Amino acid sequence: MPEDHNILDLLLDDQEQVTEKQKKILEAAVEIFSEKGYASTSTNEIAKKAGVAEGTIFRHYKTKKELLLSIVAPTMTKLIAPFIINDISKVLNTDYDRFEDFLRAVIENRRKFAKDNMTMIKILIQEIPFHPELKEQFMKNIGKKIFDRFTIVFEHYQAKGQIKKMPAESSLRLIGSTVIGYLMARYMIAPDFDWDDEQEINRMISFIMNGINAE
Amino acid sequence: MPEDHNILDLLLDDQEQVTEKQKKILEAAVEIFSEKGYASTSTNEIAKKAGVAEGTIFRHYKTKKELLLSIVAPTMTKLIAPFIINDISKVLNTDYDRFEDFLRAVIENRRKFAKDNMTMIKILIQEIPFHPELKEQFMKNIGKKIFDRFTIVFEHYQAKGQIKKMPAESSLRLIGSTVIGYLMARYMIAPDFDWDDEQEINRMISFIMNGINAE
Amino acid sequence: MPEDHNILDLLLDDQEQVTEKQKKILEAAVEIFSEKGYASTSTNEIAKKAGVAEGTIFRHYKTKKELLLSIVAPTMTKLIAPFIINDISKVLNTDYDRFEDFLRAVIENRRKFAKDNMTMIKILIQEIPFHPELKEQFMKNIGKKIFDRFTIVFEHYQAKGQIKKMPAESSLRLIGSTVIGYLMARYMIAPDFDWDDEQEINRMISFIMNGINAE
Amino acid sequence: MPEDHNILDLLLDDQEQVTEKQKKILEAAVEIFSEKGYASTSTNEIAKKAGVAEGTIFRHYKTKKELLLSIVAPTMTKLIAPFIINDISKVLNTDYDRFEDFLRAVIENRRKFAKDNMTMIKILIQEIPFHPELKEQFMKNIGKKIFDRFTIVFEHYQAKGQIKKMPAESSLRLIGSTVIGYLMARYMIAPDFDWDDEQEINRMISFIMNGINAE
DNA sequence: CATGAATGAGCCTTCATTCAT
DNA sequence: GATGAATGAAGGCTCATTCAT
Repeated sequence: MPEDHNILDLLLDDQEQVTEKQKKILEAAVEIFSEKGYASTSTNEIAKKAGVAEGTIFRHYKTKKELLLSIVAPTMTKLIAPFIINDISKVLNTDYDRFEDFLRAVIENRRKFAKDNMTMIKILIQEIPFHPELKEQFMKNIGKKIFDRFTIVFEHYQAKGQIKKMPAESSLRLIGSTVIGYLMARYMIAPDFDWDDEQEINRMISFIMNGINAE
Repeated sequence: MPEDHNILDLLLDDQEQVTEKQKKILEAAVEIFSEKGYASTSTNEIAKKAGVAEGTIFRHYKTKKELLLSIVAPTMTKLIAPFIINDISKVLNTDYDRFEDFLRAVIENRRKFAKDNMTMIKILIQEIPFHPELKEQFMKNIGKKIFDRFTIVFEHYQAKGQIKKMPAESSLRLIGSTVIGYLMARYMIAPDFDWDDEQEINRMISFIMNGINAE
Repeated sequence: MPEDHNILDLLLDDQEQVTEKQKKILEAAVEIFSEKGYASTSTNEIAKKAGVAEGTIFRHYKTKKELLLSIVAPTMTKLIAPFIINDISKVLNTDYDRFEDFLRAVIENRRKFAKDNMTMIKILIQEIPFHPELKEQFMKNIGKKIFDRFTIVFEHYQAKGQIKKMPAESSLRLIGSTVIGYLMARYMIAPDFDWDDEQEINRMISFIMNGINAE
Repeated sequence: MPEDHNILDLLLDDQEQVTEKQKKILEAAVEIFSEKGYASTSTNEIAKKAGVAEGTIFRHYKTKKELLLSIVAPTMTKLIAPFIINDISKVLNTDYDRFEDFLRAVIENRRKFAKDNMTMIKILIQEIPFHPELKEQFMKNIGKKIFDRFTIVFEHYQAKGQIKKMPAESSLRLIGSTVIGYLMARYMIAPDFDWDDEQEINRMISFIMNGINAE
């Protein structure tokens, strides 16, 4: 499973030509969007923080919205990156004997991602409801893909007798809620609280494992 | 535990004098705010949808923001209403022998609330991050109150030997995530999906009860 | 020569029916107009200060401008009241042997008027340039009348050999400037300065008398 | 004593960068402010008269008020420019043997200034009462400075035995009123009247000289 | 006669976007 | 490629005036 740190860096590698200025623009945009929201951020403000002329923004991004999308779309992709490894069942056979091990690996992996990219995830969460294209892309690409992969994994471990029968929708939702709830509390709502991550994650995994194996 | 339906109605009862026009303004604002977000909604648009002159909005609410707050503040209050019954331990002794029964009652109660007030809850969630006063009020009034009540309840049932020891923070987060995750999936993300609520709730309660009683 | 104190009172006597409310409105309007200027004063503000409903203002005065005129027009009239006594030459023969006595009487009379009505005079001065009707009325009624009367008076004392020959325009302007300059300094620009009125007036009269009698 | 013609030109020279558009805006603003008053002038109107977009005004002046101040503040400075020559007593010794000569020079100088800048002076006079910062700046900078210089001058000629003893406040007020009265009549109240400036100024100087030397 | 809710035109200001330099 | 002056539509808000009660 690949290590990905701050998306902004990856994001800049993806595109062929990235001026120093363009990088400054993206950094400024990410920071202000996350702080005040897309609609309440002016391009003038971004330009100032980035140290470029307002016109320069529009040389790189046709519209303000395109700037937003250039941030949000890659974030969405990276968000599910670990779930779209092609031959996931092989991974499972090879690396993780038990569902619990798999779960722990995924949680740790996404925790790192969340930690490194919280500002961009915030923007993603805030803006999805207001941009139908984003919503649709999210539902179709992200939601569906995760669901499909998860189903394979889930059935894999059910076949192994490690998990009781339950519809994938429900189990995914229950597990997803628990993990996402933790990550949001940890990195969005109360990042300054004194967290004992190891213990919390153990507790969470135990909660999930027992929860889905209720008799 | 009180029945509360659509807040908008209660909201209108709270204030002594509520013109027909004012009601129209509130309804229109709630709908458009929830659809496009506060910052992207123009007062002109609200006025048109409400069928009043733009000036009329400002006769009732000094600023656009005051209009937002007049919607969001009561929503916050009603959101936690069931948790601020004064003598909650009595309620527990009298009404709910088992933690599971209590949990089921709370879930059902908040599910009704969520169902009736999803538009306003959406606005609340969207706007809290961008309005420090709201954030603070939420943290202090809502967060703290719920946590305190929950701790009493939790220790009540722990004393009865029904629940294993676990810090209230963690258990509240785990239970909260699960329930909120369900309500958001149910009424925000996929309200049109064909839900079997009874089964999902049973599954969720079983998930939680087993989860927190892991040995 | 008649004694007239605060115009507002006279103003109210002139009109047949003056409600208590109407008086309140006028008082409020005078105060705020003088403080912030006509254009920057809102009828809402006047209504609040007067303790009446905004509609009440428009019951008594068709428009905001009519309210202004109802204040300014009488002020203009009273301002020149002492100069339109019909048989002024009789007055002169009877009451004032010397031009200096006449001058002193006029100064003292207008000083009292200025003292009692400075707020309204301020409004008059401020608004005249922006309302052609006022300007015209001022020029025609006030300016002309004063000039005519002054000419009679001036020639009266010239005939008596008390004053040297000089065009009435010039002498009126020189005397008028001196007196008005004093009254404005005294009651508008530096009313809080510690004035010795008697001495200043003596000095001014001496200045004028010597000035116009230059050889 | 320096020659200064229309302030607007000087005003534009003062600032390094003055777009053609900015000049148009200033010209338009000066004209309309003077005609209708600051409060009754809309930025839209200024923009139209200047032939620019309304937004352009706010690119150069953050607010409408800043536009006003950018006109009024320099006017105030230029208004007293001739009085703040550093070594004024030298000027007196060198250039003007008699007070009368000095007086005549000042009058002529300020007459030219008034003639060239009457619109801006009008605005200054109209707006000072309603903007406390202006009032204060006027009192402190302008009023005080003129008074101080005048006192020096006055005492200079008193020492020479050309003028009788009189408090500087009074004499300045008497002389100032006379001169200002003339300039206002000449250029504000009745500019279209057929003035014989030479004669009027002679008359005025004779009026003042005799007035202050009353025995 | 008095009220004050309602109006809608108009105000100052902001903002994404364009384009000549 | 980068700039920033210029644009003009749109935004939030104010205000004189009307009118049903």
